[in-house]
Amino acid sequence: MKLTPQRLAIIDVLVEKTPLHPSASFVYREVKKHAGGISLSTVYATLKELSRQGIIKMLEFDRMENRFEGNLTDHINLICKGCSKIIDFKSPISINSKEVDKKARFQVTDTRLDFYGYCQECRKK
Amino acid sequence: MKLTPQRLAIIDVLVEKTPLHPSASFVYREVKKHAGGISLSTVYATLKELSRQGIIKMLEFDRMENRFEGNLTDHINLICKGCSKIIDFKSPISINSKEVDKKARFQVTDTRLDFYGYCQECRKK
DNA sequence: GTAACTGCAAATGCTTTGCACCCCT
DNA sequence: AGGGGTGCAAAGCATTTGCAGTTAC
Repeated sequence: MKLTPQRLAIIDVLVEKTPLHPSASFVYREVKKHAGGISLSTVYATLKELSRQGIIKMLEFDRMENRFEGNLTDHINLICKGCSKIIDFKSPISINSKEVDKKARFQVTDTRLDFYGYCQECRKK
Repeated sequence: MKLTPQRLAIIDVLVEKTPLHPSASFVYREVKKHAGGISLSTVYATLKELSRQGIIKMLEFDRMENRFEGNLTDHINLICKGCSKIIDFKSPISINSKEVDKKARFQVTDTRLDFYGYCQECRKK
């Protein structure tokens, strides 16, 4: 993987903004603001490549832009329906892939635990 | 909710094909095949209305068409990356919303447990 | 030097929307 | 006659792709 200025700038944003679970367009805006010279397709290409390499994880949504996270440990995503904030919640859930395989004959490669609802700020409204 | 011929045809398909977790376009094709006279927008409108009423649940995806399910009990969706089949798996996971609220100050309204992987047929390949 | 990367514009694909028409009561 | 329903075509929107030019190694 070539370390071009664009990629370094993207990685910078990811490192700094990880808790926000940034979207592609957020990364794009941030890079433009601080480093300039980048296109949205480059951001997409880079984020895709980083996901492919397992360095970040892509959280795909339908009604919401995809988001990227650096926390690769098992956890639940708490997704606020008010402000789209995503909070990582340490999962009390232990995933037993073997049991799924045995009972449903299904080989699990990847899990996604999403809880939708309202964060503290948004529930006040 | 008016029970027009189109809606009845859509509901027929849903009832009959529930285990397949049909998509909007699948419903559309099926209705056209058996009953004729319907448009895709009507299918979308009806599925949306049924979801709104809590009769079915809309499973939204990013890289895959949205799918609709009639099983409204807690379960895990086993989603095959090979053939996009969705299997309901009775969840050994009990969701403790109170704990999430207490620890993360987040009010859970809706949960989604998706395990990605390969079904028996697809893993052979 | 060259394979990989960038960036523009156009395409993609599912879903939604605008809007005229229609039907049922 | 009026309010929901239907259906066509057009718009929306995040993401991808084609491709020509550029660059890091």
